Amino acid sequence: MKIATFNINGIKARANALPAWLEESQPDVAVLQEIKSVDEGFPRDLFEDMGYNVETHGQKSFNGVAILSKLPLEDVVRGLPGDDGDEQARWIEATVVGTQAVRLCGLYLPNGNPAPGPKYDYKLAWMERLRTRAKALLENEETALMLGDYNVIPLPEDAARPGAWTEDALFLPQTRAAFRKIVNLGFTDAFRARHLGPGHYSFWDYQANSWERNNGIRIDHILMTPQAADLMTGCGIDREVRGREKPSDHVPVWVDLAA
DNA sequence: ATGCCTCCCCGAGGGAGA
Repeated sequence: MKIATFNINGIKARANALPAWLEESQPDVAVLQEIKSVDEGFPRDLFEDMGYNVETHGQKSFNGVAILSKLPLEDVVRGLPGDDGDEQARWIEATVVGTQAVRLCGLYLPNGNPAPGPKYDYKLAWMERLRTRAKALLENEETALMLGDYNVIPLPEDAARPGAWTEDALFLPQTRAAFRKIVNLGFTDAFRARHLGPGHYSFWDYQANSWERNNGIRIDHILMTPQAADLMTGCGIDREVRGREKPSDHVPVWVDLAA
């Protein structure tokens, strides 16, 4: 089962690029972030015609997440628990059943800039809620993935120019510590289990010719519970997508599971 | 780089992103 995460930066703006990538990459599941659309505005027919089931958790103008799946999506939950007053659409989870059940948690973690400030406080609080959900997945021994745009650069090697990010909410020590605190509960970073060393990125800014200069960062991650990690047969980043017509600023990251 | 593009809102130009 091939499962991908892709921050598409607006479903309307990606009406060509997203179907083209799905057609060639053929993921069984694609978890999307920043659909920037309400549920009613999401072009679900486009993906249903390609054989995908569609579940969205949208919001006007900002944020918004979705899951496309060739297998039925069961037990869909929208919103990350822990703050009933949180109006931002950043979390959706569902179960897909192949040869076995896999719980998929699609997430769009807050950016947090500028830091310090209320946006950074929200990011850290959101990460603490994520840690609570992550603990439950481990305690239940679920075959589960938490995947999406984490807005976290885990290590200096995950940025082409780490020195440019030292004051940024994506790379502050407190951000990286909060991310480690989740990973160290017992998750495996799928990409790092397969590929070591610098030079692997999932985001290149639209500005200052970042793509042409390969000035990227790796902020889109797939975290696996031990039961999911046992099933991994491959993981990759579709970096060439960034060089195409009207691209998102992120590219897809995917994992293959024997499930 | 207190922001070089691009997205969204709409029907101008500002907020947000990372």
